[in-house]
Amino acid sequence: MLTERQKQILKAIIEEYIVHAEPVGSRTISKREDIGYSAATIRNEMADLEELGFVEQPHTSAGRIPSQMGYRFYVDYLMGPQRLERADLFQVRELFTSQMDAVELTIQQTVSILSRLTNYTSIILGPEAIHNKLKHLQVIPLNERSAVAIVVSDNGHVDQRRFTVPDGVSLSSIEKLVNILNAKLSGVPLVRLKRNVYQELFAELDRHVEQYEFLLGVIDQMLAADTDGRIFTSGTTNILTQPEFNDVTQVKALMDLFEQTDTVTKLFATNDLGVHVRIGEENSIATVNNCSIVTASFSIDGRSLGTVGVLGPTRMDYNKVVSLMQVLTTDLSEHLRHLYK
Amino acid sequence: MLTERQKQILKAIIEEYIVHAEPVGSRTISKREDIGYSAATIRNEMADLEELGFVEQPHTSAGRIPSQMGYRFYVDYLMGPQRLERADLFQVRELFTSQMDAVELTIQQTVSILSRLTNYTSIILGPEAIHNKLKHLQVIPLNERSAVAIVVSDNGHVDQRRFTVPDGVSLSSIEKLVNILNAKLSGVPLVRLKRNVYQELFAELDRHVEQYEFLLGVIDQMLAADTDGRIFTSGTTNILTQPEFNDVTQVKALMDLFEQTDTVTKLFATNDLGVHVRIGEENSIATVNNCSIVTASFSIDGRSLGTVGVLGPTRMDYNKVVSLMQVLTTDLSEHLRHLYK
DNA sequence: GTTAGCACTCAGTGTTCACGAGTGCTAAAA
DNA sequence: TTTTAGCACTCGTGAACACTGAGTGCTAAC
Repeated sequence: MLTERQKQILKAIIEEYIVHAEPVGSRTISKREDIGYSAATIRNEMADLEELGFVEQPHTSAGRIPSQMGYRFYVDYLMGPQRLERADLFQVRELFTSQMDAVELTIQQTVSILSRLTNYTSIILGPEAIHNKLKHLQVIPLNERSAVAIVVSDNGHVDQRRFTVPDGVSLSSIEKLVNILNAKLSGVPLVRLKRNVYQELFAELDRHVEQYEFLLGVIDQMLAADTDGRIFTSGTTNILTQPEFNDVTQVKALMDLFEQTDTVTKLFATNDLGVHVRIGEENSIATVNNCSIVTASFSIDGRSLGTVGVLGPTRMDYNKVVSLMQVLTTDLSEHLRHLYK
Repeated sequence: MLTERQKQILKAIIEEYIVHAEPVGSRTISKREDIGYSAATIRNEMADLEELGFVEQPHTSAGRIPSQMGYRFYVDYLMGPQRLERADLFQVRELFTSQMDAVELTIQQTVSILSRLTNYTSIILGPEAIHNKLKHLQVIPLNERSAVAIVVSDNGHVDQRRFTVPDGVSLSSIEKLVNILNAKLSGVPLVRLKRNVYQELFAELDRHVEQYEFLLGVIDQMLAADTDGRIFTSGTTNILTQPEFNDVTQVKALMDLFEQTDTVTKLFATNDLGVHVRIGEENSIATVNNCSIVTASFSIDGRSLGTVGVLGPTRMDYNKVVSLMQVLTTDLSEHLRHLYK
């Protein structure tokens, strides 16, 4: 186990490195107000910390930089009491006291304020529309051959999809079908829509099977497209200001990663409540092995609705990010609870 | 005026530079099959071309690179007969023969194939939903306090917006209002919606002014948000592969530019039919002074619907891009004509 | 009018060198 | 026994310098 002094020094090294992004020397540490030891003493302790694997030396005669293990220890045990700057907290509170009707808008604003306050790239997954309940289903004909299907869910989310009416199916019969479905399926969770459509239709309309198959396909595609479009990002270019991303090829890899929705989902998804920090190689994807990802899910009544995430260099201001995320997910959950009513 | 040989040499210089991105020397040119002169001759002609301003020398003992004026001359007079690679043409044709119902999907696929085939960043503005006509207006109540307004236009585009019902306004009265509007305003272009709402309401419902003001606000916001969301991009990171963008700060400036919708609109908007090329400083915005932008609008019956654009380095494969754009806008216009019917 | 030859220029590369930040170790001080 | 001062050593950084080679401009010959 580390001695108190070692912890103190490790904490100082990490905090210096987070700010300046350069190897930290013994003199720098000894000059800090909270450290009362000479450079030589620090050097001895640093050598020990290196042997234990908490810090690394890029080359002989350079200062130390925290290792992945060092960051992990810092996040788990050393990080001070998490407190937000008054100004930051004010901005968050202001955001959520303002009137935001639409769920999408709320999310977009949240992710935007998160990236602005952290200067890292931020992302929100969800909330998953699939948990919503059907409020209204409607088909609006555009001409003889095509129409638009619209699904409104109880939280006000609207999905829509244009489709071409297949030969042999009249628009009026589709409308009749939709009316029946509306009457029967209002309040059904979207995820169960498919199964319930089956049940209702077999009971009531078994002679129109071909039409129902077709409409089902349209609805399916609509809901499938919806899970894709549920990623909100902001400040993607913020990582470019970090000195560790001077290399254009690395930047490109990262940017491209953000365009692959499935990878992003895999990278950020969590279901646990509370804030999670994944440092460097703890991330499964090689492109972000020199990045850290902080995630936290937001929820209503203990049920996770989606995930808020921040991506930055391993040298991330963990304290700030973690405390910001705590406040933000709490407030966001609360705000959404009002919207969902 | 340039002699035939000078034109031939200028063309060769530009085509070499487009491929290799490095100053072109006299020897390189003289070794080309289509040039039958020695390096010394080329050198003399190059000196003349430089004096005339068509090429530049980064430093005394380097080869020549085309100047902005050189590119302009190339685009206007030298670029050979535009012909697409068979494989590229095939991909475009295949895209448009496939069934694509939704306008949005068509546009997204088009912009995506454009960036894939050119390896530059591509963008599509429009089509402007504001020209569409109202097909159906609907308000779906979610609970006592909030509802979703949905506007469906004749091309199948759906706008939607959630709103909170103000105190003193009952949902049922809103519904009544919407029914009247639907009956009266179907087929009215969205851009005229506001004015016509006034007329209809004053004629029929002048006692419910406060409700109408409110709903009008919702519709207005909806249509306003719509003009923002009409930018489709693809391959934003493609510029990162170009050697002239090794500088991270430049990349960031460009990326950030793409997130400002109004700037992007200003940069790419054209109403003229036909392909336009803006080279380097011909672009109004300083960030893209070392880029070229090729735009072309797509249209139905001579009326411009929107703009397709490609952004790349001034050293762009103009021939390929221009010919691709010609084919693409023609096919896109045709396809949209079918969709709008 | 065209080309071969030659002197000249200059970015890029590699080498050397001095500098300084930082270390590890030893011995003295507390 | 713990802490600190001192000193030799390491190694990255940046400046100075020479060398190389691609490319030019000019002149004279074809």
